Amino acid sequence: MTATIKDVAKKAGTSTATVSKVMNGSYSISQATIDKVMQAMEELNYHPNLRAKNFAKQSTKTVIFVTSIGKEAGFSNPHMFEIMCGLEHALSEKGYALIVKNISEEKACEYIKNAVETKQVDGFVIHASVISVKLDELIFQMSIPHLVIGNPNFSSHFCWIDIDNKLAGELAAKHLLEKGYQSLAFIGGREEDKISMHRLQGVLSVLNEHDVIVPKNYVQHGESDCDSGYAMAELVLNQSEKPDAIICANNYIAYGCVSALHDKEIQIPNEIGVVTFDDYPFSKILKPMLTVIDIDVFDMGVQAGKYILQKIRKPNLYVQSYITFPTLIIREST
Amino acid sequence: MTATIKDVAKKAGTSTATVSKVMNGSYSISQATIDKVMQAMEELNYHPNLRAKNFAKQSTKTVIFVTSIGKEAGFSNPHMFEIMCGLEHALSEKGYALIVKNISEEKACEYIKNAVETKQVDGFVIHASVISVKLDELIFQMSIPHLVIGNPNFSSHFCWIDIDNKLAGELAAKHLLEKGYQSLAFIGGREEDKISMHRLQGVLSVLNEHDVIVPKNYVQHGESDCDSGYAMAELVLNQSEKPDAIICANNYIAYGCVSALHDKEIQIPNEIGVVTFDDYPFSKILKPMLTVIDIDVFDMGVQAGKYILQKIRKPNLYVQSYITFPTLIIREST
DNA sequence: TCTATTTAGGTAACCGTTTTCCCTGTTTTT
DNA sequence: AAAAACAGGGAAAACGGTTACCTAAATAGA
Repeated sequence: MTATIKDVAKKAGTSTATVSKVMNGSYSISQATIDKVMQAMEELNYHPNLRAKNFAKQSTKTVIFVTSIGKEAGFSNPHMFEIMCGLEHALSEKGYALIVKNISEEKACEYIKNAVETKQVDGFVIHASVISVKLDELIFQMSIPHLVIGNPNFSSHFCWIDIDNKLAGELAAKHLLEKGYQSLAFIGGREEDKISMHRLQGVLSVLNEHDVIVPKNYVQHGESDCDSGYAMAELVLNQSEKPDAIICANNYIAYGCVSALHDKEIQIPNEIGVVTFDDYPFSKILKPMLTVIDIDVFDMGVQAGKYILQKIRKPNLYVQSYITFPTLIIREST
Repeated sequence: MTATIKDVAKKAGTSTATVSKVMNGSYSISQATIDKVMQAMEELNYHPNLRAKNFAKQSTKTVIFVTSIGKEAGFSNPHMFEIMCGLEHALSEKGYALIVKNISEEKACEYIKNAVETKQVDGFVIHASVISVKLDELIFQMSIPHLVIGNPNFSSHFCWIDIDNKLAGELAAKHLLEKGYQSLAFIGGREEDKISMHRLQGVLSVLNEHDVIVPKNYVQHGESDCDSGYAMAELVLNQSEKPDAIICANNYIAYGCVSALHDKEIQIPNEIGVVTFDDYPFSKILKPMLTVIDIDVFDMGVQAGKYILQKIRKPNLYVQSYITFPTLIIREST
């Protein structure tokens, strides 16, 4: 069997209390005793049982990441894994472990409640895809240390952080104006799609600031997929006055848009510039390679990790904010 | 404070042993006592402390998934998250939790050693991206319950499961032959790339079986990216005798290949058919949509989870096998 | 009816740490 | 020189369960 603290104490000729004190520092122990204990630990190849330690200290040193395997255009969200890695990175720095739980929105409440009641965890990082009003109430009532990744689309008590999509929209618009484009169109997802709408808001606020007027038909809403992107691009291009740049709310829409321009033999970026959001693989592959507003999602995970650790220490901390900032990656399409 | 087993025992007028027995079933307890205990638990809103339980039982009910955030064509591996979700699914069915650890190959050894020594875990699922000869020795010496996802490319003691890429290659070739294509070309990654080479092996074995002769120039190796796919396609197409179908070792190569065919105004699938592997987003988006040999990676995670649980129960179990099977998704390119 | 077996439930040790007290002896202060 | 402060370290309770062992009563078998 592996050595325990008792074995070490016996070998060193001390009590277990002393051994514990040596390990945890900040007690007054003579150098001689420290040496004896250290040597005993060495000889026995002793490693303290972390489970026992956490149990004794009544802490778990664990955070749970609750998420659902979001399918986006039939493909699992490529951001999820990177967010998680960022989270893990921040937590492990402070000796915390990250447990992952993939679960549906309906079952999330029960799971979280149980995990808290059975003392499995110090706090939760919850992806917006699994939140609900019911969960909000639960977390509020039990005052569970938590952080939601993503902006809830209902009023809630949640603490959350999110990508600043409005800022992303602003960046896109500013970039185009700086490049000399003068009349911008926006083709987006549904009007209920918060991400798409925030990006649009950002675009419009910049245009407004620069006194650029946006004709109604230059803003289109549809599905967040390729075909819809194609269709919306056609709508925009069939006007008597064509725009000279198009902002696409996401990569899939952008792909459709580029196809449409291609079919109409319109040159990118000379006749029309194209910008989109998120640096998914095919933004680099497409001809022309797309100029993109990217998000460092790993960093978002890191931020989330730092926050939840703070929250665990000071439970009355409160945050709701756009904390992760988009950056511009200029490629060939502008 | 939350209620403990002692509180329940006191309230029910029994001993803690009895309460424990009621909770864990399979002991002889009278119905009357069971009712008393259950009621006490109810009234106190008692939930057993899982940490204490695991500690007492000397088990952790935890598996760690060790991985490194693999970048593939500069983009994090889209499979990783789904594998992990599959894993989590299988583990949670048996009451196990999944801890994720993102770490570099160099640091993986130390991490795993420490996690074992400090009794944090019952077993490991390790992604092939973090294994090394050193790790092999460590795991062998300490006989740590483990399972590697992916085939190690050196001889080792590891237990592993992997996708059957040879079978995938066979499926691709068979499909093309069935569709009436007669001379197949293969454009792949580097010759050191095991995945690409396995797929090629599968292709060749089927062609051999059907007595189809493959000219040397019909098999090309290059990088696993778009540009290389374009270049290799050109090489294959500039022969005097053109093939009538091309198998691309992955999605990126396929994209380059399709571009090349497009530029040469060769019709897909009429003049030339195209097949590739893995159902990444743009296989559905590309015109024409690509016929693809897909892998259910979620299921691979599930298999891995089931296996590691078995291995934890019976430590002398041993497995090295191709356990996850590819399936054909027919789209427009064949 | 008497013994053997089963059933029901309690006692207390145990899992491996931490931590609170407390004691002893030495040093410092007055 | 007496009192106070302090450094060093041990004893034992605590964390919240499980479980081996034991006893008494109930039941079964003869």
